[in-house]
Amino acid sequence: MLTGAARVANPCAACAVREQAVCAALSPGRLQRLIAIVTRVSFEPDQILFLEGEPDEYAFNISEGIARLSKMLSDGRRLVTAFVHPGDFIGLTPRHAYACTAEAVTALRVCRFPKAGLQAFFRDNPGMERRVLAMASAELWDAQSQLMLLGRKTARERLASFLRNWPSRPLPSGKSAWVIDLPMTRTDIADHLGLTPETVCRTFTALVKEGIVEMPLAERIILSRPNRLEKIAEGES
Amino acid sequence: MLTGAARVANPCAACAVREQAVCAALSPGRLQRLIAIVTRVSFEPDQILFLEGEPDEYAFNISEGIARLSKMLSDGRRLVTAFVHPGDFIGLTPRHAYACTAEAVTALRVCRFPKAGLQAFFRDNPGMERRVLAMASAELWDAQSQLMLLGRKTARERLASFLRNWPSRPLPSGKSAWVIDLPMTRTDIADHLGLTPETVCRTFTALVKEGIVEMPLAERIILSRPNRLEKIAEGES
DNA sequence: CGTATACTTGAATTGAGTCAATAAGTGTGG
DNA sequence: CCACACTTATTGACTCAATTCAAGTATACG
Repeated sequence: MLTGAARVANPCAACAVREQAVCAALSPGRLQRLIAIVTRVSFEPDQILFLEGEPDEYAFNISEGIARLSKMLSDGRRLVTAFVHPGDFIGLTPRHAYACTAEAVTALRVCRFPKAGLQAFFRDNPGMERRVLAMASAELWDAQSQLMLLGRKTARERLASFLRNWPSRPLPSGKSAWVIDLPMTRTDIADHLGLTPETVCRTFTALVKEGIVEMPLAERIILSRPNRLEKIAEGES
Repeated sequence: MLTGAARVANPCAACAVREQAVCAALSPGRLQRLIAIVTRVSFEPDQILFLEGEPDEYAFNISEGIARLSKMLSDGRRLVTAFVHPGDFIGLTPRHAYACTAEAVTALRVCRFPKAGLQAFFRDNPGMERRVLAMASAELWDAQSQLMLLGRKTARERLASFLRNWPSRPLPSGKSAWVIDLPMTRTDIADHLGLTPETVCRTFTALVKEGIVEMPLAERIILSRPNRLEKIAEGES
């Protein structure tokens, strides 16, 4: 089931997202109190963190890897509501159940918080609750952009928006070109953009033919003309 | 510009949403401190509360009436991200600007909070911040349902979902039938569901022909067969 | 290597959009 | 009260972007 679950003296010392995560606001003393309720857990690709509708026993902070959040209709239609990155905090809900399913896309390392303990911890650490509110606001902002994407953008604009928003690093040789790695399948991308995998493929091919992106491998995209891509993403061409 | 803006001794005494709103958590004494920074404002239909991209000077709590939140692309394509009801709290953002435009659909009465004062107030009243976080979580839940709607549902399923979610009251004479009033235009509904007004019309007509709803007036819908509507909304027929 | 899975491309189909016309309200001023 | 202008809602005919269905191709893995 779980690949690993462990408690160590100070698991946060080596944490790569210590500065961005919900726990960033905490003093060393309070961090120790948080560590007392947290469990570090690992997941392999496609393993499930939690299921839509299931009682919301835990919240999670992503340390390493990418996960996907998704919802399904009874006939199997799926929507990937978001891809989740290191530093993101998931599993918070206003009901007693999870709003969506969370699965590992890549190998994953997370901090797992029991909801009950977390509520109590919030009461004593308003700074952390403030940070969670800030992250929820940011999620809402992103969700609204995604609503515009799904409701009004064309396939071409959706893929351009997706590529623009995905984390990228500068291409070593190039001037203003960027590289991105896409660890998920075309079906995952399609389900995130409200399209079919076929349409995602065709749209990639079209962008490559126009010289806007390059695709040395299916899972690696080079943004050759980022400004052009940005215009497309915003529906300005 | 503004239809009215006033400060009175205890504007909250007669507030219809006192129990549901963000201020519900406050003791009488703390409520007085909040009243010191709040201004009650009225808007006429189609008046603007704030514009997408504008500096986020104020947050608002809706006391009476319905508002719409929307985003636009440069070529005029619009998406209504949400309709806002009494008790809802809007204008909270993680940036320095509003994520979307807010406009009155019906005549509106709101409480207006300067952001700066609100931040300070939160610091002294963690209970209220907790309540805002709970409301943000609820908004996120709704946004995720709307993502599924826009990404994967058919026109028929979208309209059924919309009618199911809109506040309704029981039909006096009927057994299990419900009445809803739709104060917004077909274009507003279409922009909320990622459709055109023509498709919204045609889909209404189809639901009427099938006896699932009745439409004595364009702005009044009777849900004659709510169970059937629910099934359609969830893609189960 | 053979099998499975993911990706890509082509051809035919279709649900919703576009364009166009008509109907039904709503408000105004003579 | 009626004629007119204006906005919103509805319906019809045609179009098209994206889906569906159907091969093929590439890649990974035991």
